[in-house]
Amino acid sequence: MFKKVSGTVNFPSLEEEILQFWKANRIFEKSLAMREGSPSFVFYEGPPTANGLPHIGHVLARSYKDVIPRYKTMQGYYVPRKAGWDTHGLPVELEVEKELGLSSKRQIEEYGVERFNERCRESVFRYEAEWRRLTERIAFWLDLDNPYITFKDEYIESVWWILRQIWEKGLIYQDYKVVPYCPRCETPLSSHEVALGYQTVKDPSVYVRMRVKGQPDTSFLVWTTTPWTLPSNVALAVHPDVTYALVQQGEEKLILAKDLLGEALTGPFHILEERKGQDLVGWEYEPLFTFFQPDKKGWYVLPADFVTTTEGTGIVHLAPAYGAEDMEMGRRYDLPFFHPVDPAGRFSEEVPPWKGLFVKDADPKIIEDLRRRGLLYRAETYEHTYPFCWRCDTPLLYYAKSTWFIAMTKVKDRLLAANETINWIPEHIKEGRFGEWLRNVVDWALSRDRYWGTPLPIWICASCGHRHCVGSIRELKEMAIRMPEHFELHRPYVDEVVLRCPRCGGEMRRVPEVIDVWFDSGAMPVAQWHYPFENVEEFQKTFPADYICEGIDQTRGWFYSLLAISVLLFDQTCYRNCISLELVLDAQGQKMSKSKGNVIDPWSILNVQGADALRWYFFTASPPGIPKRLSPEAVTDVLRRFLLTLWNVYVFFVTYAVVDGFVPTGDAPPVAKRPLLDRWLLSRLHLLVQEVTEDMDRYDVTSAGRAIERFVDDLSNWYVRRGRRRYWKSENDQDKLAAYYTLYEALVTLAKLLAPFIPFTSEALYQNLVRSVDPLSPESVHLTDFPKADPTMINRDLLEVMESTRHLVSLGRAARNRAGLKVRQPLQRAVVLTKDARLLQEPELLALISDELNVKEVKIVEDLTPFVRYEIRPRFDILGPKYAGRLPEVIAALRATDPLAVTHALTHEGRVILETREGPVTLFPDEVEVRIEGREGYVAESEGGDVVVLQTQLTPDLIEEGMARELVHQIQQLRKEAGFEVADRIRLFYQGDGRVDEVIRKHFGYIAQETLAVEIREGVEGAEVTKRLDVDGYEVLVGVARIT
RNA sequence: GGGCCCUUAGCUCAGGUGGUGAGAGCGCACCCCUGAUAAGGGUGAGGUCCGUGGUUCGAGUCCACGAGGGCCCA
Repeated sequence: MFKKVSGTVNFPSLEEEILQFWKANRIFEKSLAMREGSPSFVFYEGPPTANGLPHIGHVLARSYKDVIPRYKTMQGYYVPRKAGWDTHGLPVELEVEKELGLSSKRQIEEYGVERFNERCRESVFRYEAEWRRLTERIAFWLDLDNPYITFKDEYIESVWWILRQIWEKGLIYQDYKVVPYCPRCETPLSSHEVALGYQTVKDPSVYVRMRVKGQPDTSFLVWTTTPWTLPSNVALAVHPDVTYALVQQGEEKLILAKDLLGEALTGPFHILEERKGQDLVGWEYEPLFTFFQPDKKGWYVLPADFVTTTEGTGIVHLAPAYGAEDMEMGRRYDLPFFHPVDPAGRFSEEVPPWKGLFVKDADPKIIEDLRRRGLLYRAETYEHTYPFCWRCDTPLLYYAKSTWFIAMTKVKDRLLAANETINWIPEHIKEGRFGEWLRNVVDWALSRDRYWGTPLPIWICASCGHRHCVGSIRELKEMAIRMPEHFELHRPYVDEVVLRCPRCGGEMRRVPEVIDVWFDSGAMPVAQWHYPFENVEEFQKTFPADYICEGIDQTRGWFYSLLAISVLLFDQTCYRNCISLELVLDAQGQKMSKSKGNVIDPWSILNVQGADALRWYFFTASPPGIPKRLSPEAVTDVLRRFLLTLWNVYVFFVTYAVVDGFVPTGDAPPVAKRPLLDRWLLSRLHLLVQEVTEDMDRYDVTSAGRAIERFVDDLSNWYVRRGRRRYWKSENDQDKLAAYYTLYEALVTLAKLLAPFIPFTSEALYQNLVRSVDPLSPESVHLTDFPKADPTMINRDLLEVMESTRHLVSLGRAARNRAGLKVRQPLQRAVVLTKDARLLQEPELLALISDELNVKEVKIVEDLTPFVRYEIRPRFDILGPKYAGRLPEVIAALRATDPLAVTHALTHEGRVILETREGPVTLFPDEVEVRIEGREGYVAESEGGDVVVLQTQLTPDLIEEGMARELVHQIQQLRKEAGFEVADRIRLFYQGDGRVDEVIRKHFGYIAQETLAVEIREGVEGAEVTKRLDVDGYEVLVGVARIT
């Protein structure tokens, strides 16, 4: 027997109970064990860093990460879900620095790298408990007890192995390169890290005079937004094909691109001369500063294609130490090189006036200096986007720096080929954002001049300079001359390992760098198994992944590092399907941020609306690639519209099943023998199962969810509404049994369909609907198989004809509304014209229409002429292709003809011939649409070939019937006001004017039946409650008394 | 400056391959129902489909240009 369920449900507390149930009965573990040996479906968890709190965006990602594995498990796959933690890198070091009050690398080294790294190791699991609490609360099933952890020696050893493979392919190299560099962290950043930190800022925008040598009144006008690079200027670049102008302005002459005269110059000027950039090449100019003595020729004009005339002056200043293009020009033309900035971003003693000053802070002083010396033409501020350190928010500098690289440009084609094999959701990511990124791939700046990270396993011989990349701990030990007592694969311990040079026998020492933390996470397909040192089979079985899912910000992060490493190692992708999620925004569409104060705490929703409501919102509000605007109201809306509707149907079913003692353990009536409404619902249900399966197989979670929403709406607002009386009638007949079984099957199937999406509510339904009556059934809905659609149950005819019926009902209601005739007032007749001839075959549908519209009879006719007038409209979709350019003419002819005649001809002859200037044209019935208006005494509504005409005339009998229904309605209200139970029998009293009395006497039986009155008496003596009622303008005093 | 995405009702979103009174839910107004009831249903009002050109007999849909927003890259 089912447990009675309350209509008022508190989802959060329901969810807490179910969490207890899952935990106590180890349901997650069982869901895995059950599928062991079945085909695998591989999911990779992108590792978060647990030194920060999880936010609402993580809830979105974790919901999406969860729904697919749950679905696949129910489809029969074995889906292990190993958790992972990203534990290295700058974010961690930064937290620790803050705690310890350190602010530079020097201070870290004074504090001690050993102690510092120990603190890092401790800090990375600071919020692990909070991550676990949230992960569990939102029902993200993940094996949190056996995670991969990137700081473990086993993990690092695998990473070393990977690096060794890449090294052997000759793809790791060291070079001076201008790299984005964080002066606070004192380390270069990789391009994908740079991509994480662009901000809009105001920088200086200065126009500087560089005086042409020997012509003190003539200057090149040069524009820059980084004045601090000017002391390092060694050359100028112009585009050889651009036209430059020499202009006179006051006493001086200026040279700049002709196209930029208007923007760059202030005040009046006139052009003296024009020439191509090519002609300026070789011109020399006076250095702005004289801080260093060049060893090579500098300060002259060079040609370069990268010069543009979109902003500035068309003349670019070159400082090889501070720009990638500058560096390349410096190499090509052998320019002097001047790099007077220290690792912390401060001017060195080579620039005495600003020594020790952070370069950006020196900008105003440099501008002032130029102004004083008359070299400044203009200085303003300029708003643009500029990269900042993604963790510490310091503006990055572009620096020439010795760095280790992986030559990604050499495998670009392989990256692109691998990308072709990935199914991206949304699809445009493949060729769009990700494809663009890969097409513009640059070499991976791998090394970091930091402490807490995977050490770069490269040792260099002090004697012969030989370099060796170590690929395992064993190899390290074999080659070691000296090992520290305590040993692990971190600094400072590895730094103390000295190796014997295999070439000359000399001593090899490790390079000081650690590697980019993104390499760690990208290595997880291999390193999570400590492959190839262990678990060879596990690795092979779980490579590549079938499914990964993260935020779109990981396009250049984890999505890239995963693909990069797997292409470098195996020349293929390591993930086949990838859902890339857009951001969660606030209700106004603004990005959530602490500074704006618009951050939504996940718990504020989980504790009020619950996890299922939030999950459902995330799945259905918009597709994964479209940003989600989140607000508590929006989640409440989902709760009411979907979850509560579902819950109400469930409560309805259980309530009556308990009253009737229904248990679904006997023989269900054969579907073919069930009433039409049941067969319709089952068709609808199996079609739904089919749709949801197809959608989920395509990873289209949103469409699947929306399809279920539509079904639940139909279930509640059509099937249950239409079928209510079948459950509460007193006979226990076949019809009632069919009703119970059908609704039961629908609810149980829904519980399973919904299990991946809303694991809690579906579990609650399942436990009561299935487990309570069948002890042999699986212990949890999550241990069941996903429903399979039975195509033989899908009767498309029936689905369509029900649609027609509902459409006719809707038209009839619209007609009633327009005529001002409430549904309680019975009408004699509805006349229906429909193209759907199948309707005639189904008396149950006609009965349904008459019931919904409260009419005595529904008459289906082929000719509406007695009831309506016509208007003819052309069907452009059919006539368009047929007549093309002649269409306007045909339409004119149609409009010029009498509609009734056209209708008549179409109905009786099957066509109508119209006269046009170019001769006769024949139209057929399906080429026009007939619009309709009711004649006197009728009201009509029509749409798409369906017409419903209501006869509006009321007879005295109809009016009395209407009054009887009105009376019943009001008596029911009175029963409720009197506090009676729905099943209480009553004695009914009345006393009124003759009109109502008459109605009561006439409709005695009907009124008694509807109000559960066993007796109706004139006079109110003995009534518990009385009330004066107004029934369509007639007064009556009514009383009720409960019979005990 | 470039790339990708977005712009449809007050709000959140649907609108394969172009077909002519543009849809849903929420909100609003009016009405209905009342044995799922601190629920439910119906009807209606509400839209320059971001703009401008173009292709076409016909454009929310295709093309071009432009505007605004978001993300990303220079």
